[in-house]
Amino acid sequence: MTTLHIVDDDEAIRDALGWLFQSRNVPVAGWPSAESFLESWRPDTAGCLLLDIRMEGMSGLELFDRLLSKGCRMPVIFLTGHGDVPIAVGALKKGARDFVEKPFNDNELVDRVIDALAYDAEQREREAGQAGLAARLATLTQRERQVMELVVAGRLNKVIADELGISMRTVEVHRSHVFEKMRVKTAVELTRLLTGAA
Amino acid sequence: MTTLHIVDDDEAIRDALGWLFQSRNVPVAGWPSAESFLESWRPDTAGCLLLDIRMEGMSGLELFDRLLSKGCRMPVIFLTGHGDVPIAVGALKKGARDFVEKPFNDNELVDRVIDALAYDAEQREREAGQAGLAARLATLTQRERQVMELVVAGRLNKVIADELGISMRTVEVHRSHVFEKMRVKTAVELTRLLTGAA
DNA sequence: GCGGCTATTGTGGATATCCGCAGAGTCGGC
DNA sequence: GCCGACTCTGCGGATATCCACAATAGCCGC
Repeated sequence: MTTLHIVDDDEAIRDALGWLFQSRNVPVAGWPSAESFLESWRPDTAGCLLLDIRMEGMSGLELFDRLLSKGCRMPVIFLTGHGDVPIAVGALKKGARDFVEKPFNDNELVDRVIDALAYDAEQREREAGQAGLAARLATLTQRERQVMELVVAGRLNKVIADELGISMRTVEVHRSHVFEKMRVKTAVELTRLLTGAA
Repeated sequence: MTTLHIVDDDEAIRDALGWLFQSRNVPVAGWPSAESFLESWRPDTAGCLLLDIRMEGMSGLELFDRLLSKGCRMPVIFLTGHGDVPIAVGALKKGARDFVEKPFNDNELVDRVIDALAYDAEQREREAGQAGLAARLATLTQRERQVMELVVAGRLNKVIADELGISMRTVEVHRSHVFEKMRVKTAVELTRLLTGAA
């Protein structure tokens, strides 16, 4: 199980939440400010975020925005005692996972956090697969990439040769290099790889 | 442009919204109750829904639930003067497109409705494509379907023949029937069709 | 029973794909 | 200048795919 990151400037609340989650075997990290979390955040930081809205300095919402613009995809659950509807709606539409008002129900919150952690883990697994794919794609040359795109578009070799203004033999060579580098044996497998099929 | 369906038991509000949207060239249909809309709703009802939460009889939220369970995918924008955060969060997490509190900004609401209508139109176009695909799939025989699945899985004809315990020639026949019925010329195109690629 | 649909298989030939062998030109780095 | 890459091309042969022609057989409905 990955970590729940609790960002709240109220130490008492951090402690209370820390106790709650640790008692349910959810690993917790506490952060006293949006700034402190933002600074320590790395693209490979895993888990989920429990974020207070109203804090000294940077607000939870602003932290969320900054994380999004840095490409953070971690699920975020907002926690607030001062939530109003437009804020909640805005946060959810931006992709927040949940928006919970204090006082909250302990069990419910724990369930939502656990769901979010599971979601994050799944997400990261998917991305790991995509990363391997991206690495293999990166080894292709320009020409190989062009040929690959046309192959995946369903064109026959002779058509590809025409469109690129080169001989069929050359297309065949690039094609076989693509297959080798992408570790597939047929055009169909390649198509499935790139279109993200099962 | 398809229709905006306004469901509100307050005739004055329906009229006011009707004027607002008609002045922006958005076709409007008004419904005095959740029940009346629910009764007239059909799976091919297009457009988007502007839904008051608090109404006599069935509430907007309940109408939303019932529509969802009937398979309705129309975008829904909730409109309420009594919204609280948990209700808004719940509605959005169930798939509502937006949740707007009264009093609202006219221009903003119109923009959101127009976005929602465009989204619905796009969605329906996609589904129309899928329906055509489903119709073509339905014309396949058992055997053809089996062969198709193996082809799309990237198997060669000889392997398919082995797995199904039939001759290569028979596989070729089924394969060509599949291509004909699905209106594609190559295995790659077929794969793209079935995996829903661009 | 006859006609239509489905499934099966074969022969033979036209295309397409896969691949090793061979060679050649460009470009950038050591 | 040499070496390594990327690109390009041809030849020939092994496989694979596509397809027309032809035929057998079971099942279902009229």
